[in-house]
Amino acid sequence: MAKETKPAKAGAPMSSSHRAHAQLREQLLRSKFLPGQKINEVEIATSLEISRTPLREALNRLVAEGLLVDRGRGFSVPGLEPEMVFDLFEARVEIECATVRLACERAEETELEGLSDFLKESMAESPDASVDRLIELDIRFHDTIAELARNKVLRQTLSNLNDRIHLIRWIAMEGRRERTQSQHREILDHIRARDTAAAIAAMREHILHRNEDILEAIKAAYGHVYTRSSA
Amino acid sequence: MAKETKPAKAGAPMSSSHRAHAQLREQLLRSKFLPGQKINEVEIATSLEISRTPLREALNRLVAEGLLVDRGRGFSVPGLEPEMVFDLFEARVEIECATVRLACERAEETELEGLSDFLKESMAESPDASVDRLIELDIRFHDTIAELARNKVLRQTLSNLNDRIHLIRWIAMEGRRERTQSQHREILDHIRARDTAAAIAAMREHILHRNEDILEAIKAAYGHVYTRSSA
DNA sequence: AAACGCGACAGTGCATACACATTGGAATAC
DNA sequence: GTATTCCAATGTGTATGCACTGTCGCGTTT
Repeated sequence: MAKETKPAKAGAPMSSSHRAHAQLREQLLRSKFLPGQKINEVEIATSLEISRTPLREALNRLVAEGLLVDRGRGFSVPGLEPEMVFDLFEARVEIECATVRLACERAEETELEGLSDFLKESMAESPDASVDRLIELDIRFHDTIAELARNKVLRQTLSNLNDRIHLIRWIAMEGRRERTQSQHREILDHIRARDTAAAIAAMREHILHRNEDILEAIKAAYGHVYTRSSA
Repeated sequence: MAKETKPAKAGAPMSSSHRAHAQLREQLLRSKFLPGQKINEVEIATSLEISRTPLREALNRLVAEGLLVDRGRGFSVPGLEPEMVFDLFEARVEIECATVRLACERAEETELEGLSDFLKESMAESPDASVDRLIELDIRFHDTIAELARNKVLRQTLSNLNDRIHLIRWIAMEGRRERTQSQHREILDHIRARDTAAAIAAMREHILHRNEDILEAIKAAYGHVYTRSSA
């Protein structure tokens, strides 16, 4: 399950701009660039060993995805403006709830069993897994639900929103390991019981939704990012 | 001397790639290109009187927005695959309902009054307005609700979804003029009464949601588009 | 006549070059 | 010492050229 959404050949030699897009997305998720930082095209082009032309094509895609912003002259990493982060989390809640509802209607028993097995395995390795690994598992759980909702647009939208709040989720994951796991279990159980209302309620509770909590995560994110950069 | 801030927003002299993006989006919404059609870069670059470099940057943004697709070698207009259109409408329903709910909680009385006035004016000019004009009014109504929901991400997402189903909406608008208007009125009245459940229900009913209806609109769209192209 | 081959063409993907804007700093004036 | 002006350096936005690849037409072969 949770196959990647690339129907193209696996190790096929993709174009430079596609590779650049994928690599930059990865680096942005990993906070290689700081919020608000300006993007130096020649520097990145050099580091990726390509020219500026395909690089700029990738940058333009990232802008359309909200992973970069276009400031008339040059690109930069979006800042962590609280209002925007609030909006992103709120939008995520709405879409996650929609996918949960649809998954309740459409998921097959065997698929839910598979997801249950996945959760069991996740819980086994959870205690001593890295935060990166935990996030990976978390994303996989939510993406699988979106897959079971049978709506590619919602799934894609959700994936994009998650990209844009990756850092904050990363920060907030610390100290919520067991809580996250048990909530996942609860959500899944409600889906398996086809209790749509309960599943939605659990999902709504599961996602960071209190603005104070989000704000705290934002502050922690700043701390994390700057100590890391100065280290 | 301290100069005032630059006109970064309005009709400022935007870059070629930005202009190209705006113009192409417009042309795509107006179905200047047929579903599935391949994009010839030199031809379009010539027609827009720019070179291929900024054009390709615009094309890449449009791909990220789902208004074009990237087929390994070259770009093309997305086809009207029913599954994708179903997904788009379904996603739209979910997000519209989310914005209606939020608008119910957050909109101020004066704002709702303004929207009511807008509807009244729309109804006045409705009987003999062009379909283009009707769509414009329709979009404005829904976008205003999204604005009242106070969530830029949801609003932006909605705008993008609406772009992607613009043709189908255009087709389906014919013969639904009064129905659309009265449903808008109904939705707004529920919002003003802060009756969230009723507002959501009305919105859900308002948006094209039966797959048979959508399929019919798709067929009509093909007819529309091909007769128009051969004319 | 059909199949094959091949050469010219069309069209994309990328690198490079250039024009222009912005910025930082040094030199100079006050 | 501060302010100002000018120039160099930096960096973006766009045009152009080139290489490569897929395609189509036409002639050759059997």
